[in-house]
Amino acid sequence: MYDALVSTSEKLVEAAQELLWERGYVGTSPKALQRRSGAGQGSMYHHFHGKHDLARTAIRRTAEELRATAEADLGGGGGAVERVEAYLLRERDVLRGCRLGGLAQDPDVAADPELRRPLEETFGWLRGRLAEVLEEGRAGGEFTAALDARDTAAAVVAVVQGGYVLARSAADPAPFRQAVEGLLALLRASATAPRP
Amino acid sequence: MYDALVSTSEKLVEAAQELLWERGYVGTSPKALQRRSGAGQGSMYHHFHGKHDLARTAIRRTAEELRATAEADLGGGGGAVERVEAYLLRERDVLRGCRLGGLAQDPDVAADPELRRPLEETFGWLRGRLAEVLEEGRAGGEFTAALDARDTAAAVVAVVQGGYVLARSAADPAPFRQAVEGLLALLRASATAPRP
DNA sequence: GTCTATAATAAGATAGAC
DNA sequence: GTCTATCTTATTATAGAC
Repeated sequence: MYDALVSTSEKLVEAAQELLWERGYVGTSPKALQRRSGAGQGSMYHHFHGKHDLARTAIRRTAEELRATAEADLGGGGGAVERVEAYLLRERDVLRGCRLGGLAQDPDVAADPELRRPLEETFGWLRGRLAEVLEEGRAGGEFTAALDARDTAAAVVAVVQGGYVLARSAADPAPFRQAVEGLLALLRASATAPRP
Repeated sequence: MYDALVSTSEKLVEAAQELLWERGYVGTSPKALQRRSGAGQGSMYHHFHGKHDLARTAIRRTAEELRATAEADLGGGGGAVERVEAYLLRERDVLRGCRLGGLAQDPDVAADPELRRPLEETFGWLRGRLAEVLEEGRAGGEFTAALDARDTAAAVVAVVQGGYVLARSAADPAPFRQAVEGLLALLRASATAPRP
């Protein structure tokens, strides 16, 4: 609603976010961006320098949103295991893949520091944030003292990103759920085993 | 060497394997395939129906190769932990990503059953093969009896695929290694903890 | 700010000579 | 089997009127 109140520039950015998610950077054309946003040829080049500039803006926006979503899970109450579970078990549109992680495979994104940096920063932050939570849990006796928070955090994020790859390969969300369950079981075992 | 003995058809398939790895399906043009292979315009369309047909052949070839490589690790000697370690710690060109898994993000591959099926079959086989190894280990007392071999197998493959995503996002192989180490630590803890 | 030309280059393939 | 020509449609913009 209030569509008329959404600026052309804003509609272009939102269209770019969608198309980058669906088709990546190399798979998204200026024409497709114009069609999806409803903006004309001239409008797009008035508001942005071109496809690259618009994509840059859209990727940064998506990165901010993803970070906020993750913080909602990780900053909640409960113990470390519960917060990591909240992150891992959050409802996801598994077959569409990660809005940000999917772009890591795009050759033009990987090769361009301006496009790649939001990915680097966001996943770097996410691994750090998960490591904080896990370290809190370790210090509080939730995990065995030997647990390496940073390595474990990387494994948690990797399972999610890899889960998307397996699910999209199979055209079925099941492998994503399996991978998450597999990791959670290991994590829970590592939490309870050393406490008799 | 003996380059003259490699047929044009073969050179086209190998060029397609490389370009699909580097640029995906949507990012690979017929012209690029011709340039990379050294084949002329007419030759490509003589040997294949077009880009789609050539890509289909190349993806199937890559899938076979990936399967053979994985079996070399998983079919070796040693216990379950050692064979899973062999798979996880195998030397990889981390920043280039997985030759097959990267294609899961390509919109045209995901949408086309002919192009997607080799991914589905290969990752399905890989998860099954890892589950066999893990189940062997569980039955042999290497792991806690509660370990779910299929879920754990999915987690193992997901960590590798997600590790590629994190490494490419960071333009640095370190997150891949961390994720693998994080998972291995959990797996080892699950193997030794219940054995006093 | 938006619109309609205009344009050089590439995509993806077909036709037919050699 | 390979080569050159040809074709249609997209890509990625720029120019300038409104």
